[in-house]
Amino acid sequence: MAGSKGDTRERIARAAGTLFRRQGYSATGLQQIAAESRTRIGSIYHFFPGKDALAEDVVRTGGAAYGAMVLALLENGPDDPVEALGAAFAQAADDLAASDYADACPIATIALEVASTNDPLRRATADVFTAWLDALASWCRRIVTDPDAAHDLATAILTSLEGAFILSRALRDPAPLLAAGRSLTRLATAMRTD
Amino acid sequence: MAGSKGDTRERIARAAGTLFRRQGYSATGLQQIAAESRTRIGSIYHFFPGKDALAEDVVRTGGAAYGAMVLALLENGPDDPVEALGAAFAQAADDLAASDYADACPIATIALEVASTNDPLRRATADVFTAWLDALASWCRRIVTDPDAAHDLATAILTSLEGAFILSRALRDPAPLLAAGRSLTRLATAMRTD
DNA sequence: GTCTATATCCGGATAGAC
DNA sequence: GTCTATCCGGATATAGAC
Repeated sequence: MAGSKGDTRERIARAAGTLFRRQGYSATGLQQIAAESRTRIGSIYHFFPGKDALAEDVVRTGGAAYGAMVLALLENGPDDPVEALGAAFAQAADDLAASDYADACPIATIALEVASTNDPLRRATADVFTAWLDALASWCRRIVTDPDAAHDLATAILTSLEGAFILSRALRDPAPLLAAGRSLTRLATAMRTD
Repeated sequence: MAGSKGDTRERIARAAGTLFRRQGYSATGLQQIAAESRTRIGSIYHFFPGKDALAEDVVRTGGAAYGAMVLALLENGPDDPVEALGAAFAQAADDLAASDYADACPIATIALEVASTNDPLRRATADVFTAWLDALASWCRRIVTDPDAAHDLATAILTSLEGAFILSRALRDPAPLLAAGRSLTRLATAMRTD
């Protein structure tokens, strides 16, 4: 009964997530979200108190889903974790190009827009980034056993990915993502403890 | 005669640059830019054909200035270029915290906002990023002689910086910038050709 | 739960007085 | 070169019919 595929609330959240990711938070109007999700503004207000609350929901649930996807990509990749890292960046480059350089990180644009202007939303992005870092750091212990070193490596992975997303989208070129992947495998190899 | 300090056109451009950097492009209204630069909307339209043109000017000239500043920071730092790299990231962390996590990259937020929606502005950000990469790659040849390797290192530096800016702003914590700096000095050391 | 109508406000942009 | 007045569209949000 619940959770049918065409669930209105979910259609709204998914459309909002797509638009926020591609155009940012303030450039996206509720009108556009309603059109994209084939509903009306009234329905959006039926499920969410307002635009900020909708965005917070999108950031938290969409962020969790994206983190899970990336981690699954790493865990289902090559057995050698350093190779898996390079493969994941190559996959990210492919996916980005396939979406015509539109769909990169689901929360990065929002994070930059709200960092100095909307504290509840800023906190939502911070919580998502922190959860990603923790999950990544745990995975990184396959490469380095020391927890602090693993956390540094996780930070390097995430910052490189986020920065490369910016450059690849702006240049419409997968090269920055691929270069970041190469540098990261070099770094991981240098840090490796066997 | 020309170029007096209080030049209206420059006041407008500087105010726009500050606001775009902190809040993004679409969240910033011409009204706000006029207030911040102590002018009127009419004056903005006297100097710029419209908001897009103003933003393109801000991206190109502000981007060039920022790139020059970062390069000067690297060249006036410690003699050892690898040490200079770490020092530059530490400096970036200090500056960001001093601005209450507001003033990071002057074009990153705009770049993400316009990448899929405004091609002239997207090109402006791409041109700035490309110029930064070229200048950085040239500097990197103090560490690695091979041009391709130097370009990869330059890409790693810029993507790490941009990604760390996102995380540090969202978390209101210099730690990501400092961790990125550590990882980058490790990478540069591993790539070093002496 | 869905949709329409509307209130209120602010966006970018233009014309023209001074 | 500066400033005011104004146009028009779209923004978020609310009230209420069905």
